[in-house]
Amino acid sequence: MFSKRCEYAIKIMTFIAHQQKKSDKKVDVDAISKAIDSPKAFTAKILQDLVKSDLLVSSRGRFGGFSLPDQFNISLSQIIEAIDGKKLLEGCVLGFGTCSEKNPCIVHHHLKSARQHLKIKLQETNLEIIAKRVNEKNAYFKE
Amino acid sequence: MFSKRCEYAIKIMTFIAHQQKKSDKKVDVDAISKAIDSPKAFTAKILQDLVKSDLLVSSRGRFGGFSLPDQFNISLSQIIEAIDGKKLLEGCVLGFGTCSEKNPCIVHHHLKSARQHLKIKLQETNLEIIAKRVNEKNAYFKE
DNA sequence: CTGAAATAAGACAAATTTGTCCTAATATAA
DNA sequence: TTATATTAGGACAAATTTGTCTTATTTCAG
Repeated sequence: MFSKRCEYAIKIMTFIAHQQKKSDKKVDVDAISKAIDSPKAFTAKILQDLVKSDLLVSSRGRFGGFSLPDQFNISLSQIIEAIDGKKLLEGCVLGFGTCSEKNPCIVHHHLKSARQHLKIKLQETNLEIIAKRVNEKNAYFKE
Repeated sequence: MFSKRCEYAIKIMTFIAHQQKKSDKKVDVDAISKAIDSPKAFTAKILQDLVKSDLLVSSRGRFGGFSLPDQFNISLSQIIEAIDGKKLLEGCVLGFGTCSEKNPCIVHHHLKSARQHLKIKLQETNLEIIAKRVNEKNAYFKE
């Protein structure tokens, strides 16, 4: 459903949100990749993309790291779009560039409601909610 | 959402169902790949997989080709599972092998209903329904 | 029986995604 | 100012997915 990069991105963002609930300190790549069990250099690349998409703020140098932008609650759909683009939520499931409501592909209408439902859930679910759940339920970032 | 192979597989199956509504003749790789605008040799590979999964019957030799198994209505979820496996519909969205109802990942519950909805739609939508739509609406297999 | 037309299958090639490594740039403490 | 710890970025490498090519096997018409 999601690319590996996107899976990591969701874990990254959730972990940072979780950490920032506990303290205002920035979080660095090393801490993130250890916490979510992801390859460090690859994680750094994904972090760069998240910064470019303004879903994270980075600061370089000593005691640098990554943090959430101020007053900015981020949804899963924003993360997915930043990493995998609009394809999952907007693109044709059969890959047709020309598929639309008026010119639907053979399965368009059959999956429309399910995709809409998914889209709404991904928009509704934001880091605030997830981080709260993490605190309450002690959910995990790695296996 | 789906792999390229899976996109092709859905088009392949739908096209064969559509053709068989018109005549009982088998359909060959060449006709299929032209109709759905897919690379012929790659299409042949996917057809082999569909045969192995018993979603198609093949016959070799002259006047050979592919046809749907008798009295067997096939759903999108069967096609997807045959090609991409159970990952999309059953696997954890974050890729955790240990994610389950009792031991959910950080987003498990938030996406549960949407994934369930999608699963049901993919189970409900079968070749009979799609082929009917193709006849009525003159939907397309390629751009 | 033979030739032609079809699927089956394995090896290969190209493209994309995933992941690594090295160096540059930057910021801070001492 | 300098050493150190951090992100940024580019080039590279490995793995996976996508796609191709060639040969074997099968079937049927003639």
